[in-house]
This record gives sequence, structure tokens and C-alpha cells, in this order.
Amino acid sequence: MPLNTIDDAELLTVRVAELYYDEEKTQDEIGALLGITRWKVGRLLTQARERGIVRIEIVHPRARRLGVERELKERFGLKDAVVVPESDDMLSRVAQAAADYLTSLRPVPRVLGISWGRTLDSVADNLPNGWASGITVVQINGGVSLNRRPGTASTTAAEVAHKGGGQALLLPSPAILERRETARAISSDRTVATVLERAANASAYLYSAGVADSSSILVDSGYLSPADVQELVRKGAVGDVVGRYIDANGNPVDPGLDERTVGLGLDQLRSAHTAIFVVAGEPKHDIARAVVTSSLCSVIVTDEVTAAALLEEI
Amino acid sequence: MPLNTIDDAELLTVRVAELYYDEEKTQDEIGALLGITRWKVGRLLTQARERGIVRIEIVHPRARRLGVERELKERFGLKDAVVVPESDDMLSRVAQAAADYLTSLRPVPRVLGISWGRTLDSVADNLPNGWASGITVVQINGGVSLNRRPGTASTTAAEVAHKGGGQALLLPSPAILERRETARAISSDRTVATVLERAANASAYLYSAGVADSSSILVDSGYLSPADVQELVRKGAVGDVVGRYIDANGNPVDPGLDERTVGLGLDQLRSAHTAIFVVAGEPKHDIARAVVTSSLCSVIVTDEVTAAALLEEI
DNA sequence: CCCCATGTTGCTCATATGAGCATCTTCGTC
DNA sequence: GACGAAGATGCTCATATGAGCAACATGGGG
Repeated sequence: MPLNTIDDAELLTVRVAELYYDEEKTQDEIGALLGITRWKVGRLLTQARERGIVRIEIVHPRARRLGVERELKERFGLKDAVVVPESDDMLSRVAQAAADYLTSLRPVPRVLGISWGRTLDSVADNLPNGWASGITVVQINGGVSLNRRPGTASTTAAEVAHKGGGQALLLPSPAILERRETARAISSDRTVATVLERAANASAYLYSAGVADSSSILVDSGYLSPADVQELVRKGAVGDVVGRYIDANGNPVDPGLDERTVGLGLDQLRSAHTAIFVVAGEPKHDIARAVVTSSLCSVIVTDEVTAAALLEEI
Repeated sequence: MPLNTIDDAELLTVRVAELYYDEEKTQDEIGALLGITRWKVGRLLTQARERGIVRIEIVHPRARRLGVERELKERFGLKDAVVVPESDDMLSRVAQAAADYLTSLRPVPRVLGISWGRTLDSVADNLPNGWASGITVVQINGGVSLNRRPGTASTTAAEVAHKGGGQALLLPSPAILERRETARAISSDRTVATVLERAANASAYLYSAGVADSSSILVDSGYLSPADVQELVRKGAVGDVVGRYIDANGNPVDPGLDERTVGLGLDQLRSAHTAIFVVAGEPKHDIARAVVTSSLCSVIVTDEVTAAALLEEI
């Protein structure tokens, strides 16, 4: 007794799909061959695609997932979304995609505000020379000098500016200060205030986010101790955006800390016309969710795993 | 410096492919969107398919590999070939395919000669009831009674016949006898001779092959000892076809043994109009090669791994 | 600097294909 | 067995697409 789990119509569908896609026969020919009308052949092919018997895949390092992008845009009211397929090195794929996006962004931004970190670094690396002409790149959060690896924060901005045939405007301030008063003072100092003002008026922003754990670049750079981060997590922090720790709802998790942080405010990001959020990797799913649900970005660039996590019904 | 390994034209190709296959836009629309003519879009799509950027795959347990089938037919001058994609259980996939092939074979054979073994068993299992009407199934090589598992050889033929609404003609003889004279005697005995004669005039044959090692069903059934097989291998045996051990050139490896074997001769198989050879699995690559290169079959049913091995240039 | 070889582009036109619709089956309900 | 709903089928017709060709760019040798 053959358990004919697979029904006859399905087998026919498979044969039709083979003849059409593998053998490149016309629907007419296939109809003649199998003794069915060409319309039936056409319908079977539609079914085959719908039911996943025929799988059409675009295999390329720079391929994107337009279907998922559409879903993201609809679900979170984004202006745009870029989703790249899974791969071994998703950070660089996503960074590449972000660089592509930036390059083809119209109108070309005159002033671009950027944050810094490993992700932004990678984006800078992937930008082609001449991606813009006469761009002004403004750092939107502090970060000079304290880093162990020299100049991470500033070189990112410099590279982006250099490749865009323009100049970088660095924020000459630590990311986080020890006392609120110092933060206020430095923010109103002319050298810093000027940059913050340019940052506030940037035509577009490009930034990433950090995870709330000791692997954060803010810990690495010495601004926070692992214990500080643990405390923030206890208070509900899921990660940081431009140096500011937020909870799942996108609100600063520690107002005191927030006041000690120098850089663009979250609300300025929220009201920006173009705020491109670049995020890749499993550990950043929570912070990514916080960012998109609280409208911190208008454009997201990410990998399909993160996108899927964001789209999961809760 | 971005190492632009991927050239711009290729990126365009990818975007076009995405819009066409994922977004289901027309070539016209894509042209308008990307500022190129629809003919260019069409050409890029052709390229994308040729260069493997777009991969179209038919995912189905009963899918086949028509491209490989064509190559096999050409390379080995076969009347037909059936190749199924790789899977966990290739034996049953191949058997399923063989059953499908037999069912759709035109003209429907009146008399079908079959061998026996694990592969043929599986084919029988996969045949649907009513696959033919009034078929006569003739066993083409000996094999009664000695088996440990009762009746393997005969039940296969019986099942094929039963499902085809006909009757089985069993070969009432051991596969291999101890003395040449006994083999001659039994072959000319009326009960056996009649069957052999029907077998010689069958309108189609369906058979598999065994590997020349101790896992062979001929060893399992007690006709040969592992030592016998070792000796045959030493003489160049790659496996057996309808009980007869052959070398890589398709010649009997041990004439003495061959004379002691009861059943259809290899030359009768070679001159048959329709000889369907069913073979699956890595270990049978060598015997499969011997069969196709020495024209023992006119039709092969196999898996794509075996097919690829056969097509490898030597 | 010119010329031919080679490849690329935009086109015409024949063909392949899908949308939309009328008709025909099939099957469950009364 | 009659009836209607849901689905399958074959068709017309507008549209999408690929083949084939002429015009055009490109890029080495002379």
C-alpha cells in the first residue's frame, strides 16, 4: 500500500515547475506535453510559487529583503527600512548596506550628524570615496580622548567626512561626565555649544546603539564601570542611543545620568526628518525594539534576524 | 578605502532581481524606478539567472533534476534518465521515482522482468495499486528459499504483480549453485526453463545492483561467504547485477561463478529495449558506473549525488 | 589619429503570459 | 433528485517579454 501522502495534483505541479523553470519550456509546450491547457499550466505555476514548491532566492552579499522591509515600514511607521539577509558577518553586511543607503540618499544631506562606535566605524569603512561632495559631518555625542584605542570616535567622523569630500566637526567633550554641573558647563562652552548647535540642525543623522552590558563601548572607553551598567540594567535599561541609556519604552532610564551626558538629546533625534538607525546582531534585538517602537528613528538598517525579532507579535 | 570587490553593475543587477522576483514589479516599472530602459532590465535579469545571482529551486520530495538527466542521457546514450535531488532517505526517494517512472511508462509493458533486493523491495512498496492492469511480472534471477527473512525475493515480484492487477512468475531456483552442472540442469528443467524463456521475452526489465562487499544481499542470503566476495573484489569485481558479478567494464569477473548463476544473462539485458536500472547511494557509485558505461541499461533512475559521480570527467 | 573588432544600447515585432469573465463541475444540503 | 455555493476550466484580450537587428560606444593596434 503506498501511502500517497503527496497528491496527484501536486506531483503535476512539480512536473510543470520543472519543465518551466529548469527546462525553460513555454507554458504552451508544457501544456501540450502533459495534456493540459496552457492556462492550467499558468495556474499551476502560480500555485507552485505560492505554496513554496518553487523557491526563488537572490544569493548575493548585497541582496536585501524587500518584503521584510515593507513590513517594518508599515508596522513601525518608518520612512524607510533596509534589511540584509543572514550571513556570517552580519555587522559588515549591515554596515555595507548602511553605506549604500547613505550614498544613495536623496536629497544629499549637507550636514550629517553621526554617533560613534563599532558599527559606525564599519559603516565609515564601507563608504566609497566620493560618496558625497562637500559634506559636513558633525559628531552628535561626546567621546574624545578617554578611549583606550586611540581616536575611535573622532576617526569615524573624519573618515566619513574625508570620503565625502568635506570636513568633520568633532564634539570636544567626554561622552559622560562625573557631575551634572560640569556637563552643563561644558555644553554651554562656545567650542562645544557651536558643535551641538550644528548637530541640532543637521539634515540627517546616522547612529547605532549599544547593548546594556559590560561589552558596551562606553564601558570599554572607561565612561562607565561594569557595576554602573548592572545598576542601569536593574533600573530597566536595554541599551544606549548616542550615549543615553533608555528603557524598553525609549525613555531615559536614569535622569541623573542623562543630565551628565553630553550630546544631542533623544527628542531632537525623534523630531529629525531623517534619522538612520543602524543595528546588527542578536544582542541588540532589545535595544533595536526600543528604538523603533519609540520612534527614535525614521529609517532602520538591519539584518533579517533582527528584523524578524522586531516583527514578532508580542 | 572600500575594497569594492563587487562592481556597480552587479549591484544594479541585484537590485533589479529583487524588484522583479521579490517585489513582482514589471520590467517596465523597474526601468522607470532605476532610470534604465526596460530592455536593459531584461538583460540584467538574464544575467542574474545565468550568473547564479538568482537561484530558482524546486523544493519537493518528488522533484527531479532534468538538467542532470539530460546530461546523463547524452553522455551514456541512454533512452531516458530520472534523477532525484539529494535527501536524507535517498533510497526511498529513488524508489518512489522508479515507481513513478514505471507507472507512466508507455507503452505499458505486458511482461515485466524484475530482479530482487532491498532497492526493488522499496520500488514495489512505492507502486500505487492499479499502476498497470493485467501485467505479468517475471523474476529474472533466482533467489527462493535460502533467504533468512522469508520470501524477500518472491514477495517483491508478487507485490508488483498484485498492484498491477496481474500475476507473478517466480523463478524456482537458487540464485547461485555450488556446481556448474547443477546450474545447467536446473536451468533446463521445464519449470525453470519456462520462466527463463518468459523472462528473456519480457517487454521491459527493472533491476538494481549490489555492491561487492559483505553487506551484499547475496551474502546476507547465504549464497556467498564474505570470503568469496573478498576474492571477487580481488579479481576486480565492483558489484553484481541480477546476481552476476561484474568488473568496471561490465564483464563477468569470474566465468566459473557466472556459469553457476541462474537467471537472465547480461547480454539479454544489454539487448533489451527497455532495461530500467535503479540505483541509489554512495556505495553503489562504482557498480552504477560499470552498468551505464557497459550499456547494461537503457534507463537509469538514481539520485543526484550518484549522477554527479557518473558525470565526473575521468 | 584612424580603423576595425567587440561589446552595449535602444528599437521593432512576434510571442508568451496573466487578468478578467462566462461557463461548467463538484459537492453538500434539503 | 434539485438547488445553490464554491471552485475549476477555457476563453478573450491587453500587457509583458524576449529574439533579432541596426545604431552606437569602446578600446586597442596600426
